Amino acid sequence: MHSWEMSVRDAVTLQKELSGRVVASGRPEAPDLVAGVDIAVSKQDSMGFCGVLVFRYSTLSLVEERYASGPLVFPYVPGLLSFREGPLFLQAYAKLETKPHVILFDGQGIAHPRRFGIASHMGVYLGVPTIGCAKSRLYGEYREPGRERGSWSMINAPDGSRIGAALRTRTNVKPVFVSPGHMVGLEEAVAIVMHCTGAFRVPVPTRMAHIRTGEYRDREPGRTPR
DNA sequence: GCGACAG
DNA sequence: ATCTTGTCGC
Repeated sequence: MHSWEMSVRDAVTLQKELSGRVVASGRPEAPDLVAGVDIAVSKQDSMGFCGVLVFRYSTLSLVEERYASGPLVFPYVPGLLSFREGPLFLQAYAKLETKPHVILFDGQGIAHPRRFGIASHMGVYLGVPTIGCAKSRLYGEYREPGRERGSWSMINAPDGSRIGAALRTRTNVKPVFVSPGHMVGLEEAVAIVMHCTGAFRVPVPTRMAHIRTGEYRDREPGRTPR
């Protein structure tokens, strides 16, 4: 689709071009499989480790898990996360034998200054339904949602458009920030994240990916050969 | 110029 | 994201 090695300036330009391909509506076909993604960083150098875990949607039981590691070349710049973590995710994703029907990302979807967060970028790149579920806000205005699990409030862009939701996944716990990545509507995204959330604030796929990827990093010193 | 700023 | 122990609250 496109290269990943470019300047910060070109990355911004690319986002503006590709954001036009995002489809922020719909619902995943037969959501039998849902995947969670996360990336861990080496304590010393800038080596990154990515884990993609696939779960049965109905029971949230683990079906498959794949990993990839390599140097993180692009710097962390708010708004350009996909250029830093995207390449590693795509490597791990390619190893999957079971492709998920929807993918949950630790980051934003269209709740982004150019409506092209990592969930949207990966969704468009792969042509797969994706959802952004971040632990903090990057862009947009919102009011604090009700305190009970399930209550949520809209995240609006400066122009008034609805780009996401501040969702309370656990009573009296800080909300998570959900937004459509690609081929999934906002309401549908909220419903899916709620379905995937149990005893913790972060949905099971993402939470498990975070834990397992951290273990993978502490166990795998080298990088993945290619 | 100043503040905001996913992971 | 990562560096880190105990601790307050449901």
